[in-house]
Amino acid sequence: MDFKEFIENGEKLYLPNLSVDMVIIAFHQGQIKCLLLQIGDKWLLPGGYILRTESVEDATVRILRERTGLKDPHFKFLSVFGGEDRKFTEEWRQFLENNDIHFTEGCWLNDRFVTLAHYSLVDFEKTQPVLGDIDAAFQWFNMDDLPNMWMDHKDIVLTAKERLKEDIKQEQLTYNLLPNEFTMPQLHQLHEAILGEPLDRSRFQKKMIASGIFERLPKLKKESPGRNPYQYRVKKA
Amino acid sequence: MDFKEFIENGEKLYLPNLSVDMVIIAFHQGQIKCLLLQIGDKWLLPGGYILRTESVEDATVRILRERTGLKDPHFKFLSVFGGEDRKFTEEWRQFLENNDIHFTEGCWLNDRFVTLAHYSLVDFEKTQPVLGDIDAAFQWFNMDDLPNMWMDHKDIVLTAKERLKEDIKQEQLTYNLLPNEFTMPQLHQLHEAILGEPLDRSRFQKKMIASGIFERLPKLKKESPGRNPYQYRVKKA
DNA sequence: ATGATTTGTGTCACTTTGCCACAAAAAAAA
DNA sequence: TTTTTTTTGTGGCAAAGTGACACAAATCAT
Repeated sequence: MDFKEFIENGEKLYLPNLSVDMVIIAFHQGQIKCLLLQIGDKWLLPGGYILRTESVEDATVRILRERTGLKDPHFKFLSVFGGEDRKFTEEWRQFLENNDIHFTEGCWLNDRFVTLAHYSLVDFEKTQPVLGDIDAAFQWFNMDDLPNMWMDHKDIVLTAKERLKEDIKQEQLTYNLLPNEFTMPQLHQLHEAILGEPLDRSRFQKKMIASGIFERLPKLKKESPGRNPYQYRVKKA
Repeated sequence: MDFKEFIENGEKLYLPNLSVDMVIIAFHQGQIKCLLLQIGDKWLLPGGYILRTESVEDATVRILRERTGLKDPHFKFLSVFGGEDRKFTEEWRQFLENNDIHFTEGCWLNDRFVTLAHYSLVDFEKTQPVLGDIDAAFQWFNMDDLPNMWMDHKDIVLTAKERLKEDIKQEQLTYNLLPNEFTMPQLHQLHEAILGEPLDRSRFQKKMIASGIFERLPKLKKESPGRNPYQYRVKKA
């Protein structure tokens, strides 16, 4: 289905006025990044719509897979964004004009949308972003340094950033951001990056090991200076 | 607007395929209860739809006010329920037949609905439930002893029950379930009822006082046996 | 008065947290 | 080769927090 058909017939396939947006988060070079797509001169979150024949959860997984190529991606519900004026009329108009596509005022995409925002933690190395039909580019942006974005999409990213801070105090989910095998210093740096503050190395290590969800691999890994760290991986049931 | 007009013209006023459901929770006689409405011989959560001209949050407050008469009710987002088969066709058919209302197969209410579930903590004494046009009755049900309910509404209530357990460990929000002025034993019993397990009285009291959000009122309150407890209220900014 | 009941608060061992130190390992420098 | 520098693993200890219990104070019933 090309974009023109999508504009014309999308409302038969998808639930109207409802979208799913994804804050796809990765860890690279010591920084927390999120994946954005470019349409026109602005950036927006990867997202999509819910087929009338699929559940919200299925739609979320489908959208994630389409964009990241990952088979079984991590994701978690973030929040509803449901302002009464949440329309993208101006954004669509600009894009359609620039691409010589006929602009229909009453198009379903021009209506108000309530979005179900999710966030997803992915392994930077394993993620191969895929462009949609109309996306000009993708790029990983530092979460502290976001570009011009559509409407409230920046708010959504910032909400995800705050949410992640809360969540990692409770659950162990950050390993989704690392390769299968990782070291404690890596995990430590990751947590510091998420929380934006220094964490005591000693206690961090003890706490992680005490959590019991990781198993130490006897292997060591060789690198530059210093002592070689152990590697760990998540215990399998 | 009567119900017939609501069936026929509702889709012009409201966002389609999207609803708001409320788990309205109160504390009465030592037990956690939630407010349900009766339609036909089954029970369901108070809920409603989102006007095209109002935000999701405004819709939530409006629905809560309509049902409870409270000016400024507490509420919190709970979860999205978005299964692909989430339709109330059978439930509506039964109700409409029993009430001699013409049944339209293609009615917007018969379509699939994604619901945005919220929960609300209210003061039992201050809450004056109001019946909707089509509700046969309302009743406070013990959260552990729910009647036959529409579709997944029981799941929603149970999700709220679990969520409340998590939330009170983090934030102080249970005072919404008590009168403005309350005693520590009352708050203690409330927490025990929510968590379903005994809590040490001494530590509970210290912790609550240490949280700093309550102020002790010098007054005492007289009752049956035992020593008279202090009263507390939430500190005002 | 006496006793039962309820409420407020103290104690004390135990655990968790925050902070620092130091030893072990490995590359880099001398 | 020896020394220095960098990084990682682990231990210790005071301070704060937690859990379980004890006991005193206040009030009603007898």
